[in-house]
Amino acid sequence: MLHVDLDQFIAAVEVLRRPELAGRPVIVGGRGDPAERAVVSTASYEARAYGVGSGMPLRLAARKVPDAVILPVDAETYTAASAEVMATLRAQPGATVQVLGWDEAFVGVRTEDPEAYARGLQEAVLERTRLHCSVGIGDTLVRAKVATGFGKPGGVFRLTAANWLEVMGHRPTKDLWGVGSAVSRRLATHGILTVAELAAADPAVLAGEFGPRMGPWYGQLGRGEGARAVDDTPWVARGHSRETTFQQNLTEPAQVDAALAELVARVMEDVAAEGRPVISLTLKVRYAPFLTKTFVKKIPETTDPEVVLARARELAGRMEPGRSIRLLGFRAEMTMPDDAREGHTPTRSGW
DNA sequence: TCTGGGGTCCTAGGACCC
DNA sequence: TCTGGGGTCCTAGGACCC
Repeated sequence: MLHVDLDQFIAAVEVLRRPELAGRPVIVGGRGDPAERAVVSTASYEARAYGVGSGMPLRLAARKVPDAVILPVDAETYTAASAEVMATLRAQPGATVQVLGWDEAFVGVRTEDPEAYARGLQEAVLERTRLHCSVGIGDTLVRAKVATGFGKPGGVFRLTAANWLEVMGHRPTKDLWGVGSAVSRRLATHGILTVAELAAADPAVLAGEFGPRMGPWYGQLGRGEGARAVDDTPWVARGHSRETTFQQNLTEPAQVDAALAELVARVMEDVAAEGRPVISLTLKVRYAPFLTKTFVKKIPETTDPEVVLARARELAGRMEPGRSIRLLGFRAEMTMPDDAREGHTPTRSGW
């Protein structure tokens, strides 16, 4: 199978409608104001050369790149561009497409010459959307996904059982898709630093450290194993959420209640569009400076926003009074169709 | 350098029941 | 009087991804 990843997608879309930005360091994030609390969504390769990357505070990024062009996030435009790209992928002969986000997808296909297929796909995407992409080829989803990183920018790379350890074995476990800094740290306490060491690790040790599901899963990851089939069944959302980081921390109870009501209303718009009842609520609060608490409550099935708001206010009653609040988040979980819950291994959307 | 927003899934521990 | 073991449900928190 193939994994397709658009190169610097958001920055590239912005440059397409502002050609004069080509070759300049472009940073997209928040409302485009580096004085605000926000982070970088995407930086162009020119900006990355200064050490700017996704997730970095916008303020810091602006300081690193004095002559950067800083733009606000325009989700509608990216969604439209993404839809064009995905339509192009689906139009490829024999392609099964599993979308992973705005700018990436798995493409399942049977072909004698995957590299040629990948090149054809890149040309089709470029012709229809003027966007460049990199393609990974693999005999598992994990290997295809990891392979893409070696193809960037604009290239094609193949990772299979034959060259997995040769290419990945000496690299740190954090380079794996699904191993972050916390897990790599815990692995290190068992002397597991590299992908090869993880691949050969004692399953009992992994299960003891990470539990009966995640333990074996990390071992598989080290070997590049896992699902081999691209699944194009439409995604069913488990829930919807909204959160806001306030430019000034909230201190007044009335402010907090108004912010909560606003979040609930926005979430319930999304829920109404799904047409399934709500069964569980989560309230997330970040007290200044950075202490995050979550409060969860199962509720009787309802589609009524008024009922949900009343329940949300009950949850808000659990917050500590008198603390200033930096962030408020609200999530509603919905009932799932019976057939959509089955068969879930620790393979979130597409692993 | 002071850390967004929208998602998913797993694990641990306590409550409760038999 | 003190105490077992298993099962399920719920809540809180952690981790990861784009």
